[in-house]
Amino acid sequence: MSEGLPPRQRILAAADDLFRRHGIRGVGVEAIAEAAGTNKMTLYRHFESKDELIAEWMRGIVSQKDRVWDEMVERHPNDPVAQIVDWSQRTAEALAQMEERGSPILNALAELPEPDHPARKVIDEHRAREHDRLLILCQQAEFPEPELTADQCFFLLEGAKSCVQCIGLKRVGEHLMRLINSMVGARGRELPAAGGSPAPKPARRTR
Amino acid sequence: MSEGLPPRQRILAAADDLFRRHGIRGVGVEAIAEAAGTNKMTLYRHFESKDELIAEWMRGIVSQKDRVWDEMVERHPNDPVAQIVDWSQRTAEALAQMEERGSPILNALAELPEPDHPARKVIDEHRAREHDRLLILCQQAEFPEPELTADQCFFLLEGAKSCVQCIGLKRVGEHLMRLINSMVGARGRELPAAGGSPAPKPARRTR
DNA sequence: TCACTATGTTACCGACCAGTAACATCAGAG
DNA sequence: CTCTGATGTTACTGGTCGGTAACATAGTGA
Repeated sequence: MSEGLPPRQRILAAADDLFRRHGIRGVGVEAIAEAAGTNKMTLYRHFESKDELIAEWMRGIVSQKDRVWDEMVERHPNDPVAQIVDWSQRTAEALAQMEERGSPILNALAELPEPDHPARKVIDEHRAREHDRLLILCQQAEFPEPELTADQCFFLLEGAKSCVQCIGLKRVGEHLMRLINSMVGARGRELPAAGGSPAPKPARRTR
Repeated sequence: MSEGLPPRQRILAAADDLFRRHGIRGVGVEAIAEAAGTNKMTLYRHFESKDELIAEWMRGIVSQKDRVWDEMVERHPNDPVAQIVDWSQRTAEALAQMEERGSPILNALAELPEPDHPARKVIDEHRAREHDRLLILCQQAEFPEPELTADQCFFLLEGAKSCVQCIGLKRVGEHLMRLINSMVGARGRELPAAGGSPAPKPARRTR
């Protein structure tokens, strides 16, 4: 799998696999080192503590998601609605990775109650960034209530992530995309009647 | 707080408090017993293991939620839409309890990777039951695509639960209710255009 | 008073785990 | 070849934690 790589990356790959499957607290550093084809000492030569390893793992996951987002932006320039839809599509596809154990980000959040854990900062910033980008897109799309629509997308996405364990993957992905599409008005550019402002404008393509 | 109660209930109350605040793995049985004003031995005389204590704690939470649901049904007989709305309202209010640490159910799910953990069965059954009841209500309300609408409600609710940590409680609760209302058509009895079946019927009051 | 039951107290075991020390090995650069 | 830096190996520490044994205490009902 990751044979030729330097030990640091093998360790991160092994940690990714084990943390996803057994949770953070459920995996010891020894097991990670062994799965990486190395040992505890080299692990500690590359990461100053298990907590730092966790944080670095999270940074990898988060930066990968950010990269996806950037791709979406450059794939649909000046079309915020298409960006939202496409990004949601990617997120829906990513659900497949987490059918058994749920989102590693949400799980990490649950497994790390200490608010000053180094990985917590990574997660919190990432979620804030993601929500901000969504809000900006909703504003660019000139939805009548961008905060509301952004929250709605966010709730749906996060809800799908935490339901993929208990409902089947296929149905979650399908329903999620239909809901996102209808909400964001990809088909007809209408907002679902929300709150009481049923005045959908055609989305103007900004930026 | 729970002074006069028998030790078993004091233990459960202490576990509830500590598990919510510090997570399951983050709290030892000794700490629970001490917080309950007793000791480890009596704890083990009432619960055969920590895992069983966790499961019993979950049973308590789940049965409380089931009770809320039953209340809703008898409060709005023959009006499935009102039941959905009212139940969502209760759920939104329950968000306040979990602003800092999120939903104890979702957290437990993340902290218990072993699929055969006794608490897992409790959680899985509860979520399935909740989704089923929602689906039945959507069918009774004669929404054109009851599965879709039920999933939408479910995603929104679960999403709100997992976002209450990163977005403010007040906004989450408000937006959640506005979305549920608009979706379920409490005001006007229309479904948001979903999927492609824009044929909302007035909900017939069943049962 | 006696006996029974629930609870408190202390001490302990065994397992696991994060992290470190000391030393051996091996590869490449000069 | 030799020096050097990165890696492997082994063994260890200190701490935590789930779970148990053995004994002491207190209340209760007959």
